[in-house]
Amino acid sequence: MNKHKILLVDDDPDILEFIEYNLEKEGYSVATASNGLEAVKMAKSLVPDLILLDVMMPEMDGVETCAKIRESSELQHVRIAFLTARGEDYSQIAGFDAGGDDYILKPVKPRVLVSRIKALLRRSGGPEVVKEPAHGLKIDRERYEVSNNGERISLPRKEFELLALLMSKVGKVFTREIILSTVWGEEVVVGDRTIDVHIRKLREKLGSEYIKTIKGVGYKFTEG
Amino acid sequence: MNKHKILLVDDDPDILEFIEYNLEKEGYSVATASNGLEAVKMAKSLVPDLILLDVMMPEMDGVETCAKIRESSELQHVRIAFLTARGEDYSQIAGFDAGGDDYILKPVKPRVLVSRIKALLRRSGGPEVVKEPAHGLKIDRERYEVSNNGERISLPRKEFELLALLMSKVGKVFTREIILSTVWGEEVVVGDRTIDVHIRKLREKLGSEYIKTIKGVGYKFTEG
DNA sequence: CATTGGCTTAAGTATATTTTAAGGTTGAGT
DNA sequence: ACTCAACCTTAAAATATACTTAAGCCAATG
Repeated sequence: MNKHKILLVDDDPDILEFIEYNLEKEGYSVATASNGLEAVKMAKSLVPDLILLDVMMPEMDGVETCAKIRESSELQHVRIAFLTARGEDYSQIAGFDAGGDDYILKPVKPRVLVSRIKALLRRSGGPEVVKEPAHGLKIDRERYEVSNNGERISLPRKEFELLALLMSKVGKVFTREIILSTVWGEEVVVGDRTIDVHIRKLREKLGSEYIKTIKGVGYKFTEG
Repeated sequence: MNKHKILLVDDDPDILEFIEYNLEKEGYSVATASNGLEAVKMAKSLVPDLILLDVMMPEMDGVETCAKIRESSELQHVRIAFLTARGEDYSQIAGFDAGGDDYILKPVKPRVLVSRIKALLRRSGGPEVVKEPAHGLKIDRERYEVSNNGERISLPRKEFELLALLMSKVGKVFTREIILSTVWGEEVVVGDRTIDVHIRKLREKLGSEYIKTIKGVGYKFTEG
């Protein structure tokens, strides 16, 4: 298998070393940069498969760097993932359409990081995953919004995550168990009725035709 | 009873041993692999009835392994269940079209594991080779639907499981006993007429030409 | 520190599915 | 053709599952 090249950008040398070590252990070819300018230069010369970009950096932050990188035509389709610390201000990247592909929260567990990276690289390698919006419904993960034929509906977090999951594979039935562990997480224990209530709110806001109940099994997002 | 073959894949030898012990105690024939590559190789040579796949593995993770396994035509219909650790990132597998059939959370209690596995194997209709039937009828477990020449028919759970069983081997006669124990489970006791009623509903929905009664023996799905 | 919005739970209601029951029908073996 | 078990059909009962609503809690917000 061809070695994937990853460019890692962070101003903290400890993090740089920690992540680099873990990625190289997995067989990736890793280059590092400690600031935005350096990152842009290296990106141009290396043309990596994936760039991991810290958001908080002095001088030129991650968002800015990302924008600069995207200016180069040969870097148009490189995957970029932001590293953001928990609790950091999301607003700048959330609303910004910088062409970033993913967000990874720090502190990062090696295994989680690696699996996310694999997913990202898989996406870029394989055939373009076209997320054709079902019906008039379009989902905007960055804004936590859904637009229904132009009309924007802003959803609270849980409702949004639930909808996003169902829409992640239109037609597929998601069991309550799967829904709970993806939207709520393993450690959280909530009653089954909680899901119902959220489904109901979604139907209330989007119209009841989208989400179908498969009794005894789960829910699915219906196709036309 | 034919021994079911289970292939167990995890990079942690302790987990491997723990689960293997519990499954063998239940009378399953267990093979183990500690990484994705090995898993794919063993899957091809063994053609197990069920594969339990850890999601988080170095080099080739569970999702990737699953995709590789599904590439083999003879492994198209093998059941695959993902093992995912508490707190791990679910999102990638949930919506991913890897053909995984179920998700089992670690740490896993032996009882829960065994009962889940029983359910999975029951669904697959035993160790027989599952063939995709011709006709216009196609069964889609992911959607819990049957499509009849493009027309989609959504079935309730018991009806679906019953049809899936009959279609799992076209032409083969399934006795009432077998039907009861696979669709309803060993411990559940229901009257004989229950089967008739479900068969009738299926015929009502699909057309009466598909399911044939073999008096004194059972039912079969006909080969046109 | 009061208010709001979001999340969860509980309880009652509604509905779909599953099972049973009962009488009708069929067909293989005589 | 007769018989009897096996099966079919139908409707209604029983059960399982989901929906709805309201209320309480908590965290974020002003």
